[in-house]
Amino acid sequence: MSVEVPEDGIVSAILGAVAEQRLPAGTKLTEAALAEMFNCNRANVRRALAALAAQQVVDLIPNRGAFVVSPSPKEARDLFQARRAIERVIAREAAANVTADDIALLRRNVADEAEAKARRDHPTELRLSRQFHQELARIAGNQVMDRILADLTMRSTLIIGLYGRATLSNCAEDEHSGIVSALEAGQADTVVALMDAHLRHLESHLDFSAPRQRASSLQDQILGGASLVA
Amino acid sequence: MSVEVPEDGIVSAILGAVAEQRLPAGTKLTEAALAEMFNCNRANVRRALAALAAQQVVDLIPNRGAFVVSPSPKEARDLFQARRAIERVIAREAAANVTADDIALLRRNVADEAEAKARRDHPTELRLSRQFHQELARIAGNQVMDRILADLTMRSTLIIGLYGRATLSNCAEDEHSGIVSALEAGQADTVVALMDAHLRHLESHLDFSAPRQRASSLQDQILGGASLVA
DNA sequence: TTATCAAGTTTTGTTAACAATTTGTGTCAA
DNA sequence: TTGACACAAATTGTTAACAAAACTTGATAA
Repeated sequence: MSVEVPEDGIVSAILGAVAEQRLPAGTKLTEAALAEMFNCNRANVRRALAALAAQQVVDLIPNRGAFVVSPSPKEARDLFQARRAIERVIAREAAANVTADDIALLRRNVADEAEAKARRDHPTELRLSRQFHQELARIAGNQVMDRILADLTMRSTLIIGLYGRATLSNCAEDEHSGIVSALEAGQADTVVALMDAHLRHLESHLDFSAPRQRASSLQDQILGGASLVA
Repeated sequence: MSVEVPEDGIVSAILGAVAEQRLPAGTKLTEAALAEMFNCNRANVRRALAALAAQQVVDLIPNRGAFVVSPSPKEARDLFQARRAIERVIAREAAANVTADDIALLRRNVADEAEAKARRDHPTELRLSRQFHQELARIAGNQVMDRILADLTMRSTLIIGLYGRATLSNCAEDEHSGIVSALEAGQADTVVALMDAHLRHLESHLDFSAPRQRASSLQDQILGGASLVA
C-alpha cells in the first residue's frame, strides 16, 4: 500500500491522543508547541495538520490555527448513521470470514476492556473499545471500509467526549461480548442485528443539551506520559 | 462547518482534474510544477499534497514525490462494496427527503449527462455522472456520508480510468434515470434496489486483466484548458 | 465597573536559500 | 549491445529569517 511519510509520527501521535480522549474537542494545536514536542520544524507540523484537517480531525482556521474538531449534534447523528451503514456490512463480512484465532483475539480484547474498566483506566478502555470495532473491520477484510471506520471511530470518540453522559460506562463490553458469541456461532444475521443495536445504544446515550469541556497541558495530552510511538 | 484554507484551491483543482480523468492514475505531481501553475510557493503545494494523501488520492513516497494513486483490483472491489454500503442508505434517505425541486434538478443532471455523452464530451459526462451520486447524498442530508461518498466516487473515477473497458459507455444515464423515476414515485425500496444494481453494474464492467495508462502535460491535465476555479 | 484603545507579545503565513536524494546522461569496457 | 560507473541535472527535504495577522495586557476615560 502507500508508503508512510516521515511526519506521520506527528499525525499518529495526535490521533492516538484523540483516541484516548486526552485531546478534547476544541483544543488548540499550536505549531511551535508541536514542533518542539516532536523535535521537528514547523513545516512538518503544518503538513501534519493539513493531513489531519483532510481527515476532519482538526479544523484549520486561517490566521488562527488548528483546533481539534467539535462535532455538532447533527454531525454526531449523521456520523452514527454512517457507522451503522458501514459496520452492518463489516459485521456480515466478518461473520463470513472469522477464524478461531480471530475469536480468541476478540475475546482477549473484550476481557482487556473489562479489566481496564474495572481499573477505571478510561483511556485504555476507550482505546480497546475502538480497537474492537477495528478488529472486526480487519476480519471483514475490506481495507476501504476499514479506513473509513477508523476515521469514523476517531470522531466518535470526540463525540462521546463532548456529549457522553456523566455515567461514563459505555456498557459496551457486554454487547461486544455478545457480538463475539454470535460470530463464533456463525449467526451472521444476529451479528448484524447486534452491531446495529450496539451502535444505536451508543448513540442513545449521548446528551446534546450541554457539551462538556476540559483542558490540560498539550504535552500531557499528546504524549500521555507514555512513549509517543506507542 | 470547517473554514477553507488558502491552498484548497490547489486541492480542489487537482481533485477536479481527477474527477474528469484528466489526471490518470500514476501521474507524478512535481512540486515545482504545481507551485508555478498556481503561483504559490512550494510550502503550500506540500501542504496540499499532504491533504490529498490523507484523502488517499495521491501516494506520497519519501524522496520520490507525489503520485496519483493507482488502486489495485482488490481495492477496487473493496471500494465498490463500501459504496454499496453507503449509497444504499443514501438512496433510502434520499427517497424519504426528496422534493419536487430535487427531482427537477436530477432530471436536468441526467439530461445534461446524456447530452455530454452524445457530444462525446467524456470529461463532462464523468463529472455529471459523479455529480448525480453526490446530489443524492445532498438530498439524503447526511453530510458525513456525503463526504465519504465524495472520497469514494473520486477514487471510483480513477478505477474506471484504470480498469474501465474500452467500450467506455458507462451506460449509466439510463440507470440514473430509473432511479429518479423511482424517487419521484416515492418507492424507497425500489430506489435502493436500483442503486445497488447500478453499482454492481458499474463494477461488473471493470476489466482487471490489463490496466490502461495515459499521459499528457500536467498543465493541460490539471487546468484542463478551463479556469482553475471552475 | 465597563469599554476602548494602543502598545507589546505571540502565533501564523511566506519566502528564499541550502542540503540531501534521486534521476538522467554519457562514457567506457566487456 | 549491454552493463557499470561517474558526473550533472532535477527534485525533494530542511532550515532560518522575515512579514502579517491575531491575541494579550494594561492604561485611560466614561
